[in-house]
Formats: sequence, structure tokens, C-alpha cells
Amino acid sequence: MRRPTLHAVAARAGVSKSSVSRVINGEPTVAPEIRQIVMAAVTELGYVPNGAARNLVTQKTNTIAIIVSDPPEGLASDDPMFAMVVRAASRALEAAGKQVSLVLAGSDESRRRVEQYLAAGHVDGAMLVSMDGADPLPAVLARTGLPIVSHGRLATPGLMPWVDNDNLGGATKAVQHLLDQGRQRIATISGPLDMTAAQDRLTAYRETLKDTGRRSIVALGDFTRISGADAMRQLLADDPQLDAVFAANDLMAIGALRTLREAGRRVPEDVAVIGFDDIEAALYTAPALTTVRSPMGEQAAQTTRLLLDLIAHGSADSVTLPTEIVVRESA
Amino acid sequence: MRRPTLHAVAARAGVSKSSVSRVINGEPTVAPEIRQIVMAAVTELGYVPNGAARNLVTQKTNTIAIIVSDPPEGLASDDPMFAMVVRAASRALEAAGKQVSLVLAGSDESRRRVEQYLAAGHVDGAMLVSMDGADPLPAVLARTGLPIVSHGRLATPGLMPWVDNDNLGGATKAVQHLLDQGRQRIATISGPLDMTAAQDRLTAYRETLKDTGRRSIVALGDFTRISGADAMRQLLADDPQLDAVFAANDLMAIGALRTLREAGRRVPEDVAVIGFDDIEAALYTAPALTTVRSPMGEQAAQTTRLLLDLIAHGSADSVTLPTEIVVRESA
DNA sequence: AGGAGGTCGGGGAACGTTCCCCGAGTCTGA
DNA sequence: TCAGACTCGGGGAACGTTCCCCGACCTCCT
Repeated sequence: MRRPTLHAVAARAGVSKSSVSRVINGEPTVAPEIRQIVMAAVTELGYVPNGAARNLVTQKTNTIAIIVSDPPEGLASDDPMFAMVVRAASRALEAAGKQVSLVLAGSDESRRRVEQYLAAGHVDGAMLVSMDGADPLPAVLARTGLPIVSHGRLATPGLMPWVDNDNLGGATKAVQHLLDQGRQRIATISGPLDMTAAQDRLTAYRETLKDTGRRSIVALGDFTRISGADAMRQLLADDPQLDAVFAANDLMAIGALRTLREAGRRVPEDVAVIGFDDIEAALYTAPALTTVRSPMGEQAAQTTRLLLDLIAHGSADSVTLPTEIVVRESA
Repeated sequence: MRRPTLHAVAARAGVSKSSVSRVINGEPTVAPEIRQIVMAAVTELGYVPNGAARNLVTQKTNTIAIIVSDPPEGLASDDPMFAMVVRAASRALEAAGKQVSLVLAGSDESRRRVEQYLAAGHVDGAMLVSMDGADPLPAVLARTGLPIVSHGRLATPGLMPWVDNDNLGGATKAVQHLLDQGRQRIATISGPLDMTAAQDRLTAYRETLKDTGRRSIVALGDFTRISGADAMRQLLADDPQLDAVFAANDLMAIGALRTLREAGRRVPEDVAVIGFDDIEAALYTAPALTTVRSPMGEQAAQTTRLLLDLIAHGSADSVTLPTEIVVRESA
């Protein structure tokens, strides 16, 4: 009932286990006839090399960890980012012949386990996804010496290479678009400020407005729909005269849209709304959401490439990807 | 530069490697003072047991594979199901001390690799997610003899235990709700018919309507928003008089809502729309979507429990979870 | 024809654990 | 106080591979 071993295949084929190993690993220095005999024995016995034994002796695992920060609240668990990023990264990794180990870093307890897990040599490298600035995990993991890259720029610079999209540029374009429409009172719904993406988008909003003499109107969200809805209520209370809102992501823009509808404001006539990310749902809101496209699939693919480079060459340079505005109906 | 081994810790602590191993694995039969000495040496050296060596000798990996069918088209890559299911299952698995290996089964090539991967002993068990009926993968994997369960009932019965929600009951409730409102011409947008969930939802629609003498009006979708929008266009062309639509999932209902809006039909006055799943986005449509709640987080957690049971006891019974209707504005 | 060089297969050590088995040490009870 | 039983630590084999090194055979050149 036990799986056949290399030894069994060698015995079956009547050659040494070295020869079998060479055939399995596709080494060129093996006679064609031997190869054939071995292959026959392999298929006959249904032999598959034992992964653990292989990992042990080669000191590599062919496995990459995708480490996703997972807030214990369990909010935003249908986050489209998660699906897009994990899926795109997995695809790229599998295309490169790597296996994927998915790690949710939630509680402190689980964070400790992540460190152990990496130190135990289970993976050849890791990709960090949506880490916030307060999280000590990146620094801890960087110290393991393993090749690690970050999907999204980290608050602490220099820890590891990263791939991010041009949040500053994108947010600037968004606010500029509202200004170009002649909007006078432009508010923003910010993301959680311990994340660099949220910081950058807020900074760009402030800088762009400052040049026009307008004042900033800011409400805080956490990148979820419900927080966007709440923040919008807050903004309407703070300044009933506002005529435009820049939400730091589409999910919050969708929440804002609902609040505006409930408040009887027309979009875009009374209030223009612009989001960020261009998730698929942005096409299906009423009215359809104007937003800034961040190339999420591309970002995940590039992050993967960066990691593979880092593993192969020992170094890799961070990348910033361009963003573009997508004008639909809401602004 | 190399990581310390068990041997190094033993030397440092002045005990045998057996003692160190016992301490590491928390065996009770070890003197407290020895334990203390060993622990000191462990922290001092920063020792972490090598995973591959451990896996090799114990013949288990503490790892579970989540195998997700991944259509090559790359459509629906922001599928909220993917995020919810993978996240909930990962959480449950990590809570049980298991590591998660995420496997996307896309091309034929990658399917072959999945089989190899499982046969190589990289995992102790696997969970299949969103397999369609035409997929040979479940049968192939079942033959490996590894403990495997399915998230969602499979088209081929008896292959492995599964956890599903009550699609028949839920869809019946949905259609009945439309009937109760006095709707006369009730159409449906079906999911891909090679998936059991789509089959069941369509069957329930047909059965429920049949009793009332009404005729079925069916358009085919594939569980994506765009397909829902297309199918709705089709339905309006087929029967301009229709006054209700049951979409087999919320994503397609969202697509249908957009088409209805474009066609100038009011929801729910002219056409009632009801979805299925109760994803978070259903709360944010205009009008808010009436739908059938399927407990996705619960389903993922139960599937995990089923798998752990199967691994521990060698057997486990399939589970069907109840669904309930959630009435909002659209129907 | 003989030797040198190159090609290919075989034996065995090593990877870092766990676990079995044995032996030594300790404690208890008669 | 001594024997027996039990507790706890140590040595070593085993897990299934890879890879190094050596040896044998073949070929080609001189």
C-alpha cells in the first residue's frame, strides 16, 4: 500500500538508483535506452518522487509563501483585492513552476507562527500583501534573510523591494479631474492611514487642492463599503454644500454612492464621485463609477517577477506602475 | 550562516539530541531542569526544526491543499466567493494548526501537476472548491487515496464527502417569494449548467413554476456580472412582458440590474429582481438586492471541519446547510 | 595496437529529523 | 539495606532523495 520509492523503480528497471534519479531529473548524461527502461518502470509502478526527501537534501522547496495581513475583525472578507492579487500572483507563480503557500497573518499568535514557518525552511521566498505601517511583521521577516518582496510599498523603506502603483499620480489625476469640472467643495474619504496607499492618496488630494486655495474636507474610512457609507454621512454633516468626493478606493466610493442616494443627492449633478482602483464592480454602480485604474493583475505579476529575480540574482529593484483615469458617469 | 540543527542545540545544552527532540515535541517524559536547559539553548541559538526533515520521517506534512478550479479565461477574477471561501477556509485551517497550500487548477498541464503534487506527499489532505461537473479532477484525485472533501456537491456522487448549502430550498423560496407578490411572468438567469449549484437552482425554479401553470423563461449565464447583464438583455428580447427575474447568483443579478436600468425598467415596480448568495455587494445596489443568503463562511468552516474529521477518523458525512431569504428593495 | 580521454553507471554519504530500544539511575517497599 | 520496578536519557537506524566520486567501458587518435 506504500508508495513506490526510487529504490523500487531501480530494482524494477534493473539499474542503479543513481540512474533513475538522473532520468527523473532530466539530466542529459544518460543513455536513451536506459532512460526508456526507467520511464517504463516509473509509469508501471506509478512512481512519484517524495517531496520531503527531495526538499531535505536539496535545501529548497520550490514553494513561495503569499503572506496576507488578515485583520481579526474579519471585515471586508469579500475584498476584491484579495481575490485579484492572490489569484494573479498564484497564476504567475504556478507558471514559473512554484507552489503557493497561503498564509493569513491575523492574530499575534499566528504572526509568531509565520516567522517559525519561514525559519523552518518550508519556503524559498515570500510575498507580503497589504501590510499596514504599524505591522512589525515585515521587519521581523526581513531579518530571516529569506528573499521577500512586498506587494505595495511599505511604511519602512529599505526593508525589501516592492511593487506599487502610482498612488500619488493617480490621486492627483482624480482630484484634478474634479477641479476641471469646476467643482468647488471637494471632499475626500481616506483609507486607513497606517497604509501607505491611503497616505499617498490623501497627500496627493491635499497637495492638489492646496494650489487652488480650496480647503481640505477629510473623512476617514478603512477601505470597506460600510466605512465609505459612514464617512459620506459624516462629510454631508460637516459640509452640506460639498459638490464632489474623492474616495480613496472604489469600495468606499460604492458606500458613498449609497449614502448620497439615501440623502437624495443626485450623482453627478449635485455631487460628483470618483473612486480608485477600477474594480469590476465600478462598472455596475448606478451611476457607473468614474475611477482611477490601478493595474492590479499587472502589479501582482510584477511582484512575482521581482521575487523570482530576487531569488535568482540576489537583488531586485522596486517598481512603480502607472495609473490612468477612467471616466464614466459619476464624475 | 547555516541554521542551527538539533545536534547543535544538543551540544550547546550538553544533552543528547533525543532529549532535545523530546523537549521540542513537548513530550511529558522529560525532567523540568533538562527542559529548561534545552529551551535556553533553543532560544539562544534561534533554533527552528527543519520542516522537510520532519515531514520526511513522520510521513506527514501538517499541510492541507485548497484546490480551486481556475478557468483559463481569467474571468470573474474578483469573484467574492473566492475571497470568502479561501479566506474562511484558511482561517479555520490555521486555527487547527494546519498550513495551507493554495493550488489553482487551470490548464490541463496544471491539472497534471496537481495530481503529482498530491502524490508526492506534500499535503495530508485536500479541499476542492468550485469544481464543475465536467471536470475529471475530483475523480482523479479521489483515486490517490488521500483524504479529500469538496466545498459544494460534486456532479459525480460518492467520490468524496461534501458540504453544500440548500440550493433547491433556497431557489424554491426565491421563486415562491416572487409568486407571493403576484408576479406573472417570472424568468430566470441560470448559472453554468455543469455546476451542481446552478443545476439545483434551475431545477427548483422550474419545479416551483410548474405547479402554477406558468411557463419557464430561461437565459444562460456563467455566474459573472457581465453574463447576467447579457442574459437580461436576452430575456427582455424573448419576453418584453416579464415582470420578475430570479438570478442564480448575486453577481448576475447585479448585471441584470444594470441592463434593466439601461432599458428604462423600474425595479421593483416593473420588474422584480432576486439574487442568490447574499454577497456584501447586494446591500449596495440601487435598489438594494433581495436575495437568498447562503452561509458561505459557515460552509467553508464546515468543509474544513469535515476534512479534519476525515483525516482523523477515516470517514465523514456530507452536510447540507440551510438557506434563508433576505428581503430588501428589489423584490 | 595501445594508451589517453571522455562518457556513463554504481556505491555510498549526507540532509535533519523522529522513534525505537536499551541501559543507567532513582525511588520505593519489604 | 537490597532488590525490583519504574523513570528518563543516549545511541543509532530509518525516512527517500541528491550528488559526489570513483571505476569501467568505449572510442578515437597517434
